[in-house]
Amino acid sequence: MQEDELLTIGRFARLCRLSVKQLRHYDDVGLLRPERVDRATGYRYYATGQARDALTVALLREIDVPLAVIAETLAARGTDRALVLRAERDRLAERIARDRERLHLLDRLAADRAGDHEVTTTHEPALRLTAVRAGCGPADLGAATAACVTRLLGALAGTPWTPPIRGLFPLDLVEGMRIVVGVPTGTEDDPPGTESSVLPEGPALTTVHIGPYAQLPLAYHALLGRMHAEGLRATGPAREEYLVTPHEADPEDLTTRVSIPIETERAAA
Amino acid sequence: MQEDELLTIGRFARLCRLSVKQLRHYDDVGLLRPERVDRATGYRYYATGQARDALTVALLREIDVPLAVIAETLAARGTDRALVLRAERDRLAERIARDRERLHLLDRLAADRAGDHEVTTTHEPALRLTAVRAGCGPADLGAATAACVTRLLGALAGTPWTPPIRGLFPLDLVEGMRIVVGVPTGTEDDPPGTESSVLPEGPALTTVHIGPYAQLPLAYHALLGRMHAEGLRATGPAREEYLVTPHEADPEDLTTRVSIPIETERAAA
DNA sequence: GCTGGACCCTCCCACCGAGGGAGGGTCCAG
DNA sequence: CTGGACCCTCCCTCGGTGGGAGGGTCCAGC
Repeated sequence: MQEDELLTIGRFARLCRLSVKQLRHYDDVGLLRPERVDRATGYRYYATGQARDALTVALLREIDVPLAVIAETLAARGTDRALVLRAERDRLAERIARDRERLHLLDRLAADRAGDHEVTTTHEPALRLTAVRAGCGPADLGAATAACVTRLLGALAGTPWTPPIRGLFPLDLVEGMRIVVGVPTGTEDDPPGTESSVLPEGPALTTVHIGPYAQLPLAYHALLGRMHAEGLRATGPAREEYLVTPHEADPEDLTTRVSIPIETERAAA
Repeated sequence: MQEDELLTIGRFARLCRLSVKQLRHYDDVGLLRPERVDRATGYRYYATGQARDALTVALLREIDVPLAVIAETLAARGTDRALVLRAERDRLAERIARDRERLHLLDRLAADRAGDHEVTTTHEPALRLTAVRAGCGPADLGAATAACVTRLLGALAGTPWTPPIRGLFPLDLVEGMRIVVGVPTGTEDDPPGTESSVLPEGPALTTVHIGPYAQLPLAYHALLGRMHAEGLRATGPAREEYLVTPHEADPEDLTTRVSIPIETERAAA
């Protein structure tokens, strides 16, 4: 850089497609410090050579890359830079995937299909499951369930079992909750890696959900809404029965029976 | 609701899959007020009948619907509710579309294609355009440009003109900036609805961008980076020439020549 | 040299939705 | 009557930006 003229913040901002406010903020957080700051007046002066970095910041901000990641990007020259950007790319891809699920769910809500999720009162039989357990949070519920299913089927290799696969889920979705996935087997001897789980018989509120697992909250919404409307209380974790599974059908046609065991039937006259 | 038991905030939170903090917040903002608040102690008590709304809030928050929209949803019973949700759906769809463009751009950045956007110094000839103008902000630049093109082609019906279509864009992207879209025509008589725009001849920094228009910022990044690195100054708005347009090719193959007129060539030895 | 206006400074507040924590009061079963 | 679970309010934090108040600085034109 031969001369490297010094520019005031306003001029520099216009050059780099950033606002004065932004530049001051980036100075504060150490992302892009002015070449020189006048001690007496506090005026910031930027070198024209800083425009390259500033333009990069502007470009990345335009696509909503967080400042922390931009800082990494500026710090990492060469191949590392591509790595940082690739990581950010992956985060964005993941967000898009989540958003598409949300969109799908919203579609279904907006479609005004009030007839969806008809809730009925049923009597669930007692059941002894050969099962695996896992802990998870509300966010990784789907992943944890899928992992359980894989683990269960692996442990059951060779042992006969009766479809459908069933899952038990606490009604309180909190960090560190415990889920159970199991199937009825004829035997009392649980294969290594599994344990038994006994479901008591009793009345339950039940509905059938057709669609992707990401839309299961709709079924719970219907069940819990009904439960509270009738002043009923749950007596245990919710049960899901995977009647049509991803191995057999498209996400749109997955069929899941969901029931919540309740205290007792009251005449709802 | 016959009895409608009153629940403390903690119990109600567990029933509805919301946190106590959230419920207090929703009370503060008026989204979901407790049935009764004890004057002496400030304790909030919720009726079981409120669980329906609370569950709806929880469901919508899970898919990131803003509280304001949730409030509308709760207020709008019946068909209106579907309308509100549909509007939210559309917003989300739009966001996904934007994110996909971002992802695309990030892909290109992460692909480490440093050879992209080779910048050369050229000498641009003087040009007289028959043009239309518009004002816009940084966000609606693309839409405004497309609208200008449509308007221009409509006004030019019957008048012969020379491809490519050209656009003029201020380097300072601010709210209320003015853009120009035009083409060279043989005549001095501008058709109704158009005006003339004269481009002076002179040196310029030029690059060719191949890809969607949403990725044009990459070209500007290269051009402006080079401009500042060499201590050059722009003397006017940037010019874009749409060599391969959306009518002719896929987004990936769109070809645009971008140049920024500069003050004078300096020996960069 | 003086003046006006464009420019710059710092500091505080707002947005959005939630979480964390301090410091203190309340409820109820043992 | 005591302990522990529960509840309260108030304030701070996150990210990134914008707005505005209140005040200093720079420079061109006279």
